[in-house]
Amino acid sequence: MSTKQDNNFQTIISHAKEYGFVFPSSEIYDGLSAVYDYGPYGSELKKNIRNYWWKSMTQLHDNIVGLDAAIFMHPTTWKASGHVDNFSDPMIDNKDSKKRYRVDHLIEGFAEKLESKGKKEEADALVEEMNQLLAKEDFAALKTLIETNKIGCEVSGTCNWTDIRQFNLMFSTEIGSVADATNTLYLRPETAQGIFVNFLNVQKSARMKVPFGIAQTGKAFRNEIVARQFIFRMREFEQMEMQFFVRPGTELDWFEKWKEERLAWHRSLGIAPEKERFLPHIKLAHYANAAVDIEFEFPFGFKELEGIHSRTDYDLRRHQEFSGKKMMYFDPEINQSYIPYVIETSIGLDRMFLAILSSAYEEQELKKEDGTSDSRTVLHISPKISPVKLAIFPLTKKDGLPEIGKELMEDCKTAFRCYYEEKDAIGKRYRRQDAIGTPFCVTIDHQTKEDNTVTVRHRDSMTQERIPMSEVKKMVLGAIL
RNA sequence: GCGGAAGUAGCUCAACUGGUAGAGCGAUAGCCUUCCAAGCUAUAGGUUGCGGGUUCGAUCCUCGUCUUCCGCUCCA
Repeated sequence: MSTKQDNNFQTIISHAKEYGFVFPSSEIYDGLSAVYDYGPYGSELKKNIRNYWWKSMTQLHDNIVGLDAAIFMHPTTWKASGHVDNFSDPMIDNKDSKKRYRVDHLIEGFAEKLESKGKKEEADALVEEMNQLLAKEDFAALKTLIETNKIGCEVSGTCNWTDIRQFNLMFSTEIGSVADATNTLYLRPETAQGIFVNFLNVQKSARMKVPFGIAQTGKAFRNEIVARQFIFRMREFEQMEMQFFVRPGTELDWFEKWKEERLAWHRSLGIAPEKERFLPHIKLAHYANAAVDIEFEFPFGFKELEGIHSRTDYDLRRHQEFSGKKMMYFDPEINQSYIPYVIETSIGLDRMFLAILSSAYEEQELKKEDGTSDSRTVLHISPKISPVKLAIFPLTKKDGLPEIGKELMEDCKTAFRCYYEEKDAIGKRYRRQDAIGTPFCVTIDHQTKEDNTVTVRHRDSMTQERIPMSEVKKMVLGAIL
């Protein structure tokens, strides 16, 4: 069963490459692991998903405004957010069992054993020494600490360890012309902090009143230890995040509201209900008091697509501490100042892209009238986000049909993405559009010259209908809005 | 990072397992003018992942390396 799923996944990856959706990055140089580029149709689809999200957040909610914060941020941002401490875990491997451990977990686990044996003082001293060495990032001494205490692997029982290596999940770079340690910057590992540090700017400049939200889309970067599964887990990826600021005490109501609203958004793009599910977090992150994932059934199983977290006032409070600036909001209704609580909705644009692609992909077997069978590959992408909305085909290259087609093209292309094609048999042209998910094809034939009607061919049903050429634009606009 | 498998045209594969690489599909141009792929003609496209070795000669044997896939491992 899993083999079949894997094959299906490989097929989708191949299809994505062959039809210009997703290419491996730097492919002529053998590629760059866990980085991908979006091709002609992929970049259209990705932009369409992003725009659809953006519109649903900002245009359709009076109380949500947008932000486009920079990828570079002041280094203290990441100390305040906890990323510097929580995302640079020293790791060590046991050479015999091949098991990998976080160094702090390994030593703390050993300390707990000591404590249960009644050697509490010894355990405390060990942890204390570990913390000092961790702070100094003295990995050689940490390894020595493990070896002198004969801390073994639980699986192999041996003390045969590799050197300690740091797995920093943030990418760093330098700013300025002088190479100096104080000029080290990180590429943001999430977009959310750009929203938090701009909380007061946005609230004041756009005259927002709690409850209100700030939406942002943008690139984020994480140095994943193992990055695989196509565009599901990439080192450079794009997030679509919205932080919703609420009065403390009301956050769980808002959490429920956003859960439902986000699920409805997924439905509106045609994702089948059985392909998605909520997964509540049992073990909550240090900053959250409620959290749920929307999981999508990718070809390799149910995986996180979107996260909805009640983040309390953790982030704003931390930024208040580190910056010394008040992150307070005065609420006239209750005549009080407070640090707002935050409900976060965070969805991976690339993951949504993959969810759309994998739920849209279908290979159909068709029975023809003469009894022979036929097949087609079709992407059932919602017209709202499909890369191309309308394909225009003159039935033949002669008799003035191309001229009529080009006229229609000129009329429609300012409103939405169109594709004109006069080469090959009509059926072949339909199939090519099916493969990239174009919802509508219109064909201009000889009858068009007489009564100005065209044939509309629908992608999913493959049915055809005859409508006035003057209605084509209106029909497509009706389907994509 | 460890273990296993695989890299030949854009794709799917072939080349009597040592004798200097072919086909189908696809693409492009033209013919045909036909409302659901696979009609005709022509053209383009490969230092066989890369680098060494053995050999008169390597897609094939050998070593290294890179990449991808599968499994394990890690994952706020």
